[in-house]
Amino acid sequence: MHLLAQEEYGLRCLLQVANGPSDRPMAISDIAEAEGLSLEYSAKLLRQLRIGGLLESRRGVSGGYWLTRPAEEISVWDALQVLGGTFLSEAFCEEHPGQATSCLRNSNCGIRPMWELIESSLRELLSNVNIAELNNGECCMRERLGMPVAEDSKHLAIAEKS
Amino acid sequence: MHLLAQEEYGLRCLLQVANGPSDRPMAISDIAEAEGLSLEYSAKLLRQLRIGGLLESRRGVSGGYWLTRPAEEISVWDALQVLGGTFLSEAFCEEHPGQATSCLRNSNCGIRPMWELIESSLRELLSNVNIAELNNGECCMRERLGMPVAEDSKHLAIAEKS
DNA sequence: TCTATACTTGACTAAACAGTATAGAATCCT
DNA sequence: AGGATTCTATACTGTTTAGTCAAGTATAGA
Repeated sequence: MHLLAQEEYGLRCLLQVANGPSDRPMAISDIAEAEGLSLEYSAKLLRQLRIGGLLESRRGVSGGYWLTRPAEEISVWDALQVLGGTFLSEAFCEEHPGQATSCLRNSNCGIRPMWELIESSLRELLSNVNIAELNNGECCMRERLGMPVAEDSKHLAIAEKS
Repeated sequence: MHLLAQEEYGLRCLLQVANGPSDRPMAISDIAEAEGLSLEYSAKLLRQLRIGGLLESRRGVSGGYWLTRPAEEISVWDALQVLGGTFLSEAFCEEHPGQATSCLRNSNCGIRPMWELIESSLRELLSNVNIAELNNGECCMRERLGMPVAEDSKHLAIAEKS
């Protein structure tokens, strides 16, 4: 139950495109530089986002990437579906039979409802955050998400220790 | 953002121990058989749960595993901490600097609050479910979690298609 | 058409996860 | 003490993820 690197970095690349110029494509090199990633890795992630239908691209001089629809209409859920697949695959039970031919818990599994609840909670939460909002900065996002804004952030707390 | 196999299977092994006889240890072979897992894999997962402090064990004839505290006092969050680590590591930002020496978003990251919200939502939800409940079966858990009980379960919906 | 630019594709290496195999050590019973 | 039982510890193989590399192709402009 880890956040994948490509979910983090892929989302960051997508945010760069969303935040880029609206009249022309944004080049991979600019995106990579802005996020401190290698050009090659950014290219890989951007390609994945293109294949997933969130971006379009053009090659050649003044080529680059742009969004297929307005940033306000792309949810974080959409992005993570493309970048990391689902938390709980539809075939999860079929994929975890252990050594049996089908999962022995199939008929009465107390765990399954819990995974499903998590999945639906994540969907609920992330479907309602769009990538335009994420570009508005940390304080805006904290406020938007109903989180405490100042000292008690986990990150700041760590920084204070040192 | 996947559920790890060891989180699913490890939790299942833990549930078997919780559901086992209270007057004597439960053998790996019984646990493995009950969940349809290989003895070796079960042993690996149970060992991890022991090292994580949720189980104790004894070797030899009539040896096996037992809980270190009552099942009602072991939350799913506790189990997943041992089995899968955290969703969002405390060092997450430090671990994702890309090619830079430290993450370029460090001072103002719109994404971080969102990951933190997910982490705390998961903790909130999973800390309040204990492993004794999970052994009460699917219908009980659905009711317990405020989920629809019958036809509109994802799993049943899939089954009905075929 | 030639060329520089910038994305595309597939292959490749290293690390983490999934699951298996095996020799070893502790416990109980006789 | 001896031996069967059952957990322990480490190593090993295959698959997925992380990230890099290099050769190729499309585009714009001269």
